[in-house]
Amino acid sequence: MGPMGTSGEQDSGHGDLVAMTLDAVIVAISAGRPRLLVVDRQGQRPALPSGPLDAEQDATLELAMRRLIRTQTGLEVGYVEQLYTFGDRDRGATSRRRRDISVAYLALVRETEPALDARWIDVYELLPWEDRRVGHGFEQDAQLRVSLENWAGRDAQRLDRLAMTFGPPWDGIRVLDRYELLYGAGLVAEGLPTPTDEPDGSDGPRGPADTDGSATPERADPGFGGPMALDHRRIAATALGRIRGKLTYRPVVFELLPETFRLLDLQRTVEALAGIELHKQNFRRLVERSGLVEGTGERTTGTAGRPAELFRYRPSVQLERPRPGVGVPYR
Amino acid sequence: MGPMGTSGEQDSGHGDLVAMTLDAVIVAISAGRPRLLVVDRQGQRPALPSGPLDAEQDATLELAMRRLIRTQTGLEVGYVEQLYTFGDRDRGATSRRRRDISVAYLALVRETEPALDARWIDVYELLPWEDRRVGHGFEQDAQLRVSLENWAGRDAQRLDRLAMTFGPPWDGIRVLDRYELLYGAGLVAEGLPTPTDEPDGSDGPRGPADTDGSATPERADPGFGGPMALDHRRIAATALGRIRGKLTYRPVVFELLPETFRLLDLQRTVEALAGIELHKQNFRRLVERSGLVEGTGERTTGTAGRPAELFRYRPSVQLERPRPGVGVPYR
DNA sequence: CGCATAATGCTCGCAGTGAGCATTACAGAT
DNA sequence: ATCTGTAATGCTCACTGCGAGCATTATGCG
Repeated sequence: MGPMGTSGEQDSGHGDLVAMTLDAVIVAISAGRPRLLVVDRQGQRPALPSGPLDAEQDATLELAMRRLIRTQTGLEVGYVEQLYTFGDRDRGATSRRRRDISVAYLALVRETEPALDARWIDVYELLPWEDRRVGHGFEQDAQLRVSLENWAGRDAQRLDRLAMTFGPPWDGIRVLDRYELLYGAGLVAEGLPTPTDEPDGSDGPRGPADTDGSATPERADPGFGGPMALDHRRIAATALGRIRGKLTYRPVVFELLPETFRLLDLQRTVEALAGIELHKQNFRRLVERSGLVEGTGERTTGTAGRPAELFRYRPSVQLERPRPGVGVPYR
Repeated sequence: MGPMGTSGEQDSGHGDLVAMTLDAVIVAISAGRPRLLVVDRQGQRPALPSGPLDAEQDATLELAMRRLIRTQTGLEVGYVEQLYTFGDRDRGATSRRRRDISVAYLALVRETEPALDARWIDVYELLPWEDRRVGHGFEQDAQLRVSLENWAGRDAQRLDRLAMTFGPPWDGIRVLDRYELLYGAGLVAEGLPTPTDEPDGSDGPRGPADTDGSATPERADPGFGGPMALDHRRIAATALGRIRGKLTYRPVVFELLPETFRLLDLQRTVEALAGIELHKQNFRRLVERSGLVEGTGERTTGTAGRPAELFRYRPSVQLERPRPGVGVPYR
């Protein structure tokens, strides 16, 4: 309402018009694995729910995203967070002079039945190397290592980059770094043009770099995770990294759990996201002392083993401690 | 080169065309204070360097950003990182059906002479309450508290939100939360429409919420920081929060320091960003044992006090430790 | 009733961290 | 030559948090 100061003349020179797409990474946990909601469009690779921004309809990007999710998947999501904006030339591939910018969002939901024409896929089917839990997909790791060492050869820079991203020590957060390395190395197939050399930027999602140019998507070993449409797998990698980071300082896990849960459920959920296994007793100690949860009086029954107490999230923890979250050790 | 899969037909339906702007938050430290590069456009409020995306010219958003910075400020920045994408309806105020989307980037540079028609301003002039160092701007804090308590009244929700954002304990990271609370409370003046009630979203930058509607920008106390054009102060707040967070797990401080420096310089820089003071001996211990730096043999001379050894950043720390950064205690 | 499966309790040992005390080394003023 | 102010450095001590295990308890089932 207030009369705006000089509006819309800040360099209103040309300013190419661009197409804005919203992409949704919707994550849930089921059967101890993180899942991602994808849609299949006539014979194409699985894609994230996405659509154009309707500027007239929605006052904010977040509202537009919620509506998009509702429309395409039937889901009413609670937690939503902006992830990243992707705008490289090689991604949209619409026309020459128009750019396809995508703003990706992350949404967390409780397990639900597959909605509309969407379906859940295992996040670690896309990024198998991210699951370091024994017996979960860690098996082909050796194979991956070989391919990576092959790629690096004696190149000091490559070896350093390899060491930084794939450890040791393993840093669960660096999902995107690892994906981009693999992409640049031509080890993951994607519906995008061949990676080419680029003046290396810095942190954050960006185009592939550091490649000898001989890599082709065809060379990618299908064992290294399933491809998605466009750069959606990159977006998924960004999302997983973000979740893992946020886990440790914000109570986001509870968005994925039912109202009440056993501490073991909480642990399994964290493990699924972090991709590592945790020491049970220490995890309990940590969680119980953190004030993140409070016991309901109830106990489970019918399951194997000694009955467990049911807990619930305790929101007021946010008033007591800065950055309340479940600590995931990096090492 | 590889034949593209089905390109550009993903929902190419309508998809409003939107104007894409790039905004740059360029930060440096000088005289123990974080500074921000702004440009003054004919009698308007100070603004971030910004401009339209030239889709034809630049292959990636990051490259476009670098060029924009070069053009507008003459600076060649090193570290650049995408910050957030702002797209609320009330921000651009260009026309009714076209949306002005802004992708904001954060850049870190070493202290430089003011370039072209840009100038440095003190970040804590924009966000005075963020500087908790004694004798740095913390003085008017009492006044702010009063205004905030006034705003909250007996409203439990408001009191909770106040407690969560302004502590105790103080969480340096929550810069944006605090700004948004103040904005919603009508305590900071801005070149934007009056805050109105909105269905509350969740985390992350978004439109103001939680207001009784009686707030007007006019009510804002000019003592609570200087305004900027459009939503640029919000963007600056986002940037400060991001820097503070990243500080603790990535070696970003060194982007702001000269090649060699005393440990005290490092400490002052961290303190300037974190807005708090640190225990000197413990800080040294922490930094020296972290492997983040290595001593050059040289020592300072000419300054007051005992000569200090000069240190330099040690990049290989990234090969040894996950998330290398300077730990800033929250409390 | 014995076994398998979990939930819970508890203990050690060590590595970080918060707070200080004490000492050393220069530049400048007296 | 001394004294004073300002920093750089060394070192201690108490405490807390966390990694790893050992031990015990409580149910469902065959």
